[in-house]
This record gives sequence, C-alpha cells and structure tokens, in this order.
Amino acid sequence: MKRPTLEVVAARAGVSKSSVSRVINGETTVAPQIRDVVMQAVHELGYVPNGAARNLVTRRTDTLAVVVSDPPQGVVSDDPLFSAVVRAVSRELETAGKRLVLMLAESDQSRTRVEQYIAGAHVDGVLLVALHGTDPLPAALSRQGLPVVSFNRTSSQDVPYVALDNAGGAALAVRHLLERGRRRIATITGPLELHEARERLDGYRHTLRDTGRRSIVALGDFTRGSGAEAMRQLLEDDPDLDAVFAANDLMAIGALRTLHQAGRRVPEDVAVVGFDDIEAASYTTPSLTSVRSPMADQATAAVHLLLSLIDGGPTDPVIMPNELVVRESS
Amino acid sequence: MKRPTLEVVAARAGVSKSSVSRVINGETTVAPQIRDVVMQAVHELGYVPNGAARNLVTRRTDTLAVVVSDPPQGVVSDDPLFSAVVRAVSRELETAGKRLVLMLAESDQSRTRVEQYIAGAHVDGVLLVALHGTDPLPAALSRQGLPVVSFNRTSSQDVPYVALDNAGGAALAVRHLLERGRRRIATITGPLELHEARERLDGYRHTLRDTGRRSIVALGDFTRGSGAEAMRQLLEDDPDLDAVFAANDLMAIGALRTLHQAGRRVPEDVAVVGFDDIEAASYTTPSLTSVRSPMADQATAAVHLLLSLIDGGPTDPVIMPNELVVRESS
DNA sequence: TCACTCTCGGGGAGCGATTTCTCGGGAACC
DNA sequence: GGTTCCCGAGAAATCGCTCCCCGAGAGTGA
Repeated sequence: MKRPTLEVVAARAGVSKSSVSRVINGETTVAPQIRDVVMQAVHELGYVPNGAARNLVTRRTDTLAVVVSDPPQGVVSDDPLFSAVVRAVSRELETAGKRLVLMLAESDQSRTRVEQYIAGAHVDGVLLVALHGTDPLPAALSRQGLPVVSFNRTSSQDVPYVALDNAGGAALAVRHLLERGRRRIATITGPLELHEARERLDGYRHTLRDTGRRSIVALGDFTRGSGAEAMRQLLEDDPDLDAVFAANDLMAIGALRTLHQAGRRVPEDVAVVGFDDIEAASYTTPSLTSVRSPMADQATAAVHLLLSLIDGGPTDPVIMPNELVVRESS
Repeated sequence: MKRPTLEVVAARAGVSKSSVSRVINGETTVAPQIRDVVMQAVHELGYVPNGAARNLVTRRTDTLAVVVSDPPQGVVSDDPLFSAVVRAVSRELETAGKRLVLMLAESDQSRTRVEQYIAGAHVDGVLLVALHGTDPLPAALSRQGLPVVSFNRTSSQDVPYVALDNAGGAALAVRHLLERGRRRIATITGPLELHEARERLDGYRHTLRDTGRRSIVALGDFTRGSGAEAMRQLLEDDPDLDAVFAANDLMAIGALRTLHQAGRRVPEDVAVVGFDDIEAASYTTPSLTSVRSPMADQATAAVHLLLSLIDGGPTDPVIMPNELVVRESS
C-alpha cells in the first residue's frame, strides 16, 4: 500500500523528476507532449505529492489554524454561534484551497501547546477567536511573526481584527425600544471582562444618556440561568420597567422565562430584545426580537483579511454592521 | 525572524545533531549532563522542531482529519449537535497530543479534494461523519488504506464505527408514551435516506407492533418547518391521535407550534417526544421531552476507537446507549 | 592486565519534494 | 554559413529532521 513517489512517476514517464514536478505545479515551460505523458503516468499510478516533503522545501503549508481561546466552561465554544463561525470559515478556506486546523485553548497548558504548534511552522497563519480582554494569546502569537487575525478587538494593538459593531447593535436595540414608546429600559449585561459585553453595555448607556434617560443595569454572564436571575433582580429593584435589552439571546431567553413566571406579559407589559439572533430565538414563545450578528459574514471577512495578510496585503481592521430582527417580543 | 534549526542548537550546545534529536524526543540513552546542556541551548534559542521535516522522516503527522460529509443544506453541520461533537473530539485529541484538521465535504468537488488531501499523507487517520446512506466517501477513504472510523453505521462494511442506538432510543420514547397511557401514537420521520432516520422509524414501528398497535407515519426532513407541516398532515389524517414521536427535536419544535396553533394542549391533548435533546429543547413552552443522544461520549468513543486502530488495535464497533429526558411535553 | 561487553555520542544516509543551474539544440539574425 | 539567443529538460543541491551503524571509552570478570 505504499504510495508512489515523484521518482517512480518520472521513471514510468521516462523523464526527469524535475519535469514531473513542473507538470504537477502547472508550470508553462513544459512541452505539451511531455506534459501528456507525465499526466498519463500520474493517473495510472494514482500519484499524489507527499505534503510533508513539499512543505519542507516550499515553507508553505496551505493550512491555517483557527484558535478558540476560551475558559473551560466554554463561553464561546458552547455558544450556538460557534458552529456557524467554524462552518463559514471552513467553506471560505475551502474555496481558497487552504486547510483548517482547529485548536481549542481552554487552559494555560493548552495555550502553551498552541504556541508550540504555531512555532513548529505547521501553519501559514492564525485566525484567533479570543474574547477575553486579558487573554495573553493574541500578543504571544503575533510575537511569533506569523500572520494573525483576531475575530474581535484585542488588547494587543498590533493584531488586525474583524469585529462586530457591538455598541452600534446595542444602540439599534435601544432606539427600537424607544420608538415603541418604552420609557424604563433595563439591560442585562454579559461578563464585563469580555470586550463584546462591555461594548454592548456602552452602546446601551450612551443611547439612553443621549435621550436623557437613566440606565438600569443587572449583571449576567451570557448564560441562560444568569439571564433569568438578573431579570428577577431587575423586577425587584424596579418593578415599573417596561423593556429589557439583554446582551445576548441566551440571557434574553432566561429573562423571558422569569417574566412568564412573574406573570408579566411580553411584549404588552415588558418588551424584550436580545443580541446575536441565534436559531433558538425564533423558537421561543413569544419569538424573540434580536440584533442579528452577521457571524458568517464576519468569518468570511476574517478569512479574507488573513489571506491578504499572508500575501503581504493591507491589514486594516474591519467592522461589521448588524441589523435588528423584529419579532413578537417587542 | 528565521527559526533556529536542530543543527544550530547542536553547535551551540557543542554536541551532535543526533544527541539533540535524542533529547528532544525524550530518549533515555543520553547522559544527564548532555541532556542539560542541550535543554539550555534549546531554551536560549527558543528552538521548536520543524514539523514538516519531522513528518517527512517519521511518516507520522500526529494529525487526524474530521470529515463532515453533508449536502450543502447542511443536515449535519447546521445541526446544534455539530459543535458539541467538534468540541468533544477536539478535547479528546488534545489530551492525546494530536491535532485536528476539519474538512466539510459538501459537494462532489470538495469530496475529491478531501480524498486528495488524505492521499497526500497529511493525516494519520480519519474520523468520518457521513449520515447519507449512499455516500461514496466512506468506501473511498477506507480504500486508501488509512485508518478510518465512522461516526455512524455506513453502507461500507469494512469501516469501523461508533453509532447511537437509534432504534433503542425510539423504543424508549414510544414505551414512555405507552406508559403514560397514550393509545394513538404517531411519528414524524427524518429523511429516510439517512441511516439514523430509518433506524428511529424502525424502533418506533417494532415497539408499536409488539403491543399490537398501528403505526401512524408522516415524513419530515429533520427541519423545523417539515415538522410543523407533518404535524398538520397528521392532525388532518388522524384527528384522534394523542401522542407524537418526532425523530429529532427540531421537528418536534415545529410540531409543538402547529399543535399550539390548532388549539391542542400539550401534553393534555397530545404528548410530544423529540430526539437528540438539543439545548433548545429545554427552552420551548412546554419544555420538550427528548431522547438524549450522548454526543460528547460518542465523540470520545470514536476518537478512542480511531487511536486504537492507528496503533493496530481492535476495531469492534461501539453502540452508545441513550436515555430519555422527561420534561413537560409528555 | 587483558579481553570482552556494554553505553553512549557522532557521522551520515536517507525521507520526497522544489528549485537553481547547466547545457544541448534549434531558431533567428546578420 | 556562422554566431547569438532562447527555450526546455536534466543533474544535483537543498530543506530539517530521524535513525541506523559504528567506534571510543568505561566497566567487569578472570
């Protein structure tokens, strides 16, 4: 079951290794008849070039790493958006003729492993999904001199990124609620050590402040349970509120449940808006109004940015706009 | 930004390349003092072995491919279970010190690319997720002589697999409904060209037949919309039914919606049971009773089977049991 | 003390491709 | 007809590592 090598193909075709290599790599400086005889031999033997040998000399691997840096609880990788992102990235790389190595970095130990792997010249570039503001990985990887693109803003200045307009999305949600005539609009935040959670909170705050209204804030951690709990808190602190903006859909779903149990009608008594527009948002009763994050588009943009970076192209950050999907809950 | 090579390290440590190599690979036949001086040099230079060069000579890559073979609509990869599987596999490979290359095969073209890649000796083994009964990929890959494990039963005999007990799970659901005193139990199937859909239907049929009851079947395709539509059909054909077993949760959720619109109370008038126990199953109102597929366990088992196969171990298929999670809908 | 075994380090031959360099031969031009 | 040029093909060097083989030196027993 041993695979044929370039040398065997050359012998069979009666030409030199060099010529076979030229044909394989589509060089134009090769006579048609030689090309044909080589192709013939390639097909007959079922020859496929050995990747390792090729990598060794070309110093390219046509492989990109997607690194998801995440605490073990899995804020990101448990997220329903994870598969959407992975899928979009995978498709995009496929059309670019590249391969995808997926690495989850959930502990310091695995972070070290990631660094080692990257240093081992196994990949041409890295697409980094690291939401934690204090994550050391972005800086560590970019120090390796390999192209790195982050899936969101990082604390490390020199890592190009593709980010959502989190503040803008929150503003969208809040303005929508204001237009619906809501006066007391509360928010449930994500864990504030995550960039996106902070930005969404900022967007909420600024929009309310611009219209002279007060912020009503409860802390959550992006899980459903925390959303339910935060909603209880809010109802207790401020029974008159008539709208809630949750920083993600899971927490919004938790809040819906609490409101239901508390006998508040949605949207008549309290309007609810979430963020992300995950699939489950359309399954709830009432279905959930949400800020749609264009995850697939963001993933595509990130891949393009990375590929351009590898080719020595520009590295300008990209900000993705988002839109509001209005459903029954508001 | 050029990385140091083994030769540079050897020069620095004042020993031969061979010795450095031995130290790097943890061989025991090396004197402690040489070991120390080498380690010192390695750290000072920040040396990391070049992966391609190593692969070339060892003929191992410590990399496994996860291939998801799926039509473009993405029955699998759109599935909420996708990320659970990917995550579990990734974690398991991490602890085994292996890397994961993810490939989606959504068209004949990309299937060819997958075959080419596998043939290029880039990976040590393949974990295949291909639900379609007629998928040519399992046979094609196993023909390459590389270890392949399938994530479910395939039409190709010689591919070891780890499968769910789909029929058993369906039986579990039906028996549960019978115990609840339901008499007219219908089912909504998945697309019958998928193994798992057929097996779940079989489990439903046999269990009912054993108790002398009649099957009431409507066809779906694993999507929410098809579940809603099938439920409408069922209500029309058999207004007296008092229970429905849907072959997956998405369809069950669709069915819930139809029942709600038709004014049937769940579970008082009609009980509903789904399959998979996806996260959304606990968000619906009423929350959904479902057969829990131990996806993470299955993924772990599949990785173990593959690793054992690579080491020349046994290749016996593994069947995962599943359990019923009873919630409000039944 | 000598012969023999045993350990451990070094030299060097590959692994399978790409790529540079060289060279033969035919076309083109004077 | 002779010289120059260019084009295409082959020979050989190279990428960075592993691992086989050999030899030097230490250790042991008689």
